[in-house]
Amino acid sequence: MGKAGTLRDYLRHRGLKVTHQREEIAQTFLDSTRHLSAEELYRLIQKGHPEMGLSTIYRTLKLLVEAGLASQREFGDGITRYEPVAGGRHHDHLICVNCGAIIEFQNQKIEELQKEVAENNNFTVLQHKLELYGYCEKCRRH
Amino acid sequence: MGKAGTLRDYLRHRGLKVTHQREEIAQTFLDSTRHLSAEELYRLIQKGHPEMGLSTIYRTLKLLVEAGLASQREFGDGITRYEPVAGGRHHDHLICVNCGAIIEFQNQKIEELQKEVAENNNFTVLQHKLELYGYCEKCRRH
DNA sequence: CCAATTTTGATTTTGATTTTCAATTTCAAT
DNA sequence: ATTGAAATTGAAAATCAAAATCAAAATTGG
Repeated sequence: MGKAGTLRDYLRHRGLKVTHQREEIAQTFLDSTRHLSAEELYRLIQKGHPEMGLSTIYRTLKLLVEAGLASQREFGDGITRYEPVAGGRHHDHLICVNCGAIIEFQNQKIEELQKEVAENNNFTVLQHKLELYGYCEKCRRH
Repeated sequence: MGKAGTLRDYLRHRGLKVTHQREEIAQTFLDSTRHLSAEELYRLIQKGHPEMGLSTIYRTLKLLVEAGLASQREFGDGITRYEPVAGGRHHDHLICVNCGAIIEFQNQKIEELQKEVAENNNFTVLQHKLELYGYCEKCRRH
């Protein structure tokens, strides 16, 4: 509930309307496993709400990003994926170029060094993406 | 010459043909300033070669990536950009979400920590991307 | 409940990238 | 140099995710 509530807050704050669709999309998205494309979320939601339009998914995902509840990613296959911003818990990705596996990791020291770099450049960081591409444990056999 | 020569080597190695177009595209691309989109490179090349087709630009950029001479980037505006891989000199990016400015930086410590992370996950890194999004010096006035 | 405003969803459109295909070019073997 | 098989080119058409349209429906403050 906490999360869906946050979207509600954002909508009210901006004078936008709280609709069933937005609530349902936020709910499903925030409770989901990570890295969903608009299309994937659409299919997921259609199980319970066959009348839901794909446009609304796109629109609501954009709202979730604006509200800071989702982050948008492009992993290079031409499809934009979204991932819930889990209560500030940031993480980065190892991406297997062979099997497509996505492994998450977290490293505090790297985060700190990033802040340092930003400061040295008089840059205010809002968000960052760190992605390591290569072969995962299974695919290491060239 | 050195760089265009390398594409030639790659083509021969793969049994592909060395064409005027490929030579010209590689030349112009590798000598260019950074972060070119296919369209931008197209316009650039058309000045001297009005007959060059856009498809060929796309195809050759793909070859350059395969040959390890270009790296492909998506900064979130829906346009794929390519950048010459300058003799192994790696760098990352600060991207201003307001004015679109792209500032390059380099940090050896971060690189090392990335290697560490990869090792801990039994992951072989081929390539990585680190992008910090936010406000540049000029755009810091919210 | 009402009216003003926003949102929805079906559909169309956009725009970057890819594919198709006939004509041309490359290149290894003559 | 010439040949011919195989690859490449450019123009046009196809793709496909994402954005825009717009009439009908839903939301919300009064």
